[in-house]
Amino acid sequence: MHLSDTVKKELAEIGYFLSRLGQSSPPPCLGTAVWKEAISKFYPSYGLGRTEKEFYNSLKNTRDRFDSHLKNSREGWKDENGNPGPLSALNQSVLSELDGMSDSQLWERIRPYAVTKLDIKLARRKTSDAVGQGTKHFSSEFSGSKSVKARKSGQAIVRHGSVVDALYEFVGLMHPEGDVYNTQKIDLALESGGCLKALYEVKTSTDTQSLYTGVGQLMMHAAGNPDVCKYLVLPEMDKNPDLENCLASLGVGLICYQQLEDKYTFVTVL
DNA sequence: ATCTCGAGTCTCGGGGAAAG
DNA sequence: CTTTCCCCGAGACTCGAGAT
Repeated sequence: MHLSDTVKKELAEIGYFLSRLGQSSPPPCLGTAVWKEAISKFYPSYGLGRTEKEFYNSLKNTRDRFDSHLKNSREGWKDENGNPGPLSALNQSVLSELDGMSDSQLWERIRPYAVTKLDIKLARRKTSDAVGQGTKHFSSEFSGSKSVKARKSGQAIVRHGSVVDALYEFVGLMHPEGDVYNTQKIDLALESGGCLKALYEVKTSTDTQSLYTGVGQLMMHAAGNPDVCKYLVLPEMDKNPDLENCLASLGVGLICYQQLEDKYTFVTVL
């Protein structure tokens, strides 16, 4: 499991955030009183092939390493003299960088990393419903070996959480009769009358790797249920007829988003 | 009585430095 | 160059408390 430096740093920042704003219960801004669920809000963006459990253990550990350096209800790691345990260079730099921030500044920074709309209980229920309807691989892991390619682009996934949350609102408005939800593995799903209608996969980059994996995820998650619409959600880009034709012949729709300040607008292209 | 959650500790493997 | 050593991080494990 090799993570890129940016991803490592963002995960360290999340750990710091959880340690600092999470007292006896998780940071209130995440909208849950349970740690498991709080941590899972970061899973859609940062899971990167790990299982939920692996991700949970790892992120919780990251949080715990900061505990002895911050004031909260947990003890944290201490050395034999009871002093705060040493931090890795990365964690130390995150600590000094974020320590000066106010709580709200800190949340502003972390906000785009999280899919706050993800409700883990609902997600589990919906997942088993979808599997019951024949979408057999709705929640599958597909992870044979545990190697995750490091990303070269610095801002590959930073905004993923924000985009997914905004898309949630958008799809909800477009389909007021429908029921919109996230799952751990699928960025967004729409159902209507108890039937799964559409899947949405959000990518924050338009490089070929993102396109391949996005289409692959849509195909595999929808397998066994041909009536489900599939949408790839990409940042705004130049008109690309080749890509559009290709997606059209695969039966994959395309939605582009544009960011204005902290708002996102979505345009259905295909 | 059982399940769930959280705190804290332990282990293993990778990577790089140091020694041969 | 090759082998050994050591550090560190990812993640699993244990235990206890509280909820159901």
